[in-house]
Amino acid sequence: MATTSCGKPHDVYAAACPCRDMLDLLANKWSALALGALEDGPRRFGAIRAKLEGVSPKVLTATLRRLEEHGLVDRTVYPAVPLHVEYSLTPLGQDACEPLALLRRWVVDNIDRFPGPVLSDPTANVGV
Amino acid sequence: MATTSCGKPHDVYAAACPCRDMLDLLANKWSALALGALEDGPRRFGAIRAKLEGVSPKVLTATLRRLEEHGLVDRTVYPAVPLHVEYSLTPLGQDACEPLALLRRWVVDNIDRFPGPVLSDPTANVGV
DNA sequence: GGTCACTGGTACCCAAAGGGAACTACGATG
DNA sequence: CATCGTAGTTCCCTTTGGGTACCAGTGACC
Repeated sequence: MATTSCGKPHDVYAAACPCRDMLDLLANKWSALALGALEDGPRRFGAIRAKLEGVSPKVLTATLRRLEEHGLVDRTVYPAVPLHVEYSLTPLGQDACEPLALLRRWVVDNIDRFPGPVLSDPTANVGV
Repeated sequence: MATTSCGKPHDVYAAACPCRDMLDLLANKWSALALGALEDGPRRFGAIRAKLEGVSPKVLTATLRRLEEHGLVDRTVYPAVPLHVEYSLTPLGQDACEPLALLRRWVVDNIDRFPGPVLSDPTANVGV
């Protein structure tokens, strides 16, 4: 198992292992969110952008392109009237969603355990 | 569940939710690796540095400090002779390791399914 | 026919982070 | 006195992230 292209066991801790690049790709805020946004089926650029509150179009484009390059998402263009571009998960992308979904869930479930003052943005605050 | 400090359900997709910051912290290559390096018990700076091949001391310091600030790791200084600093996981950090370990494992287990040419660094290559 | 909006971006620019090499402080050791 | 090992820090440069503005193509609207 896992002793292919670099001739030795894959290891995310090895600098030269392609794993490192993959981890860098997946262990990324926008990637984790973007892949999650596609879990429920294909979505259009604008819809993803809306879901990922606060993402700039440039960053979203870059993120999606990177995911596409690495075979995690498919980009389908429907040359219809006001142009229609759909992003969807590849099978590989779907599989990658599992650990990422767990990570997102863990964050949501455990956020309250974190030392608060640093994290809680005073503007986005308590219903007091 | 999860409707505390910001008065509404936590959501990593919400720009203002503290979850976003936490995800940004955890969904990061060096954080994921550093936390993993501490899974088996406390380690010293030099040991972590050695495990995380290719990390520069500056980046490692920044990463560990950030994790410490957020209550994921503890930093203990033993003012012994050639100075001795140990990093260890807090209970929260230990819990955070689980989803991150799954992510690291997923990468290692699935790296071969990725479109290769893009990923395989020509320098770090096959035993040909 | 000119203008508007809607979609899915790109171009430009700046700030922040990443990353490498060198240097510091501390005392022990030779 | 010079050197070593530890745990960083400092400087500098390159890369990346991120925001704003703007563009193209088309149909609808006035």
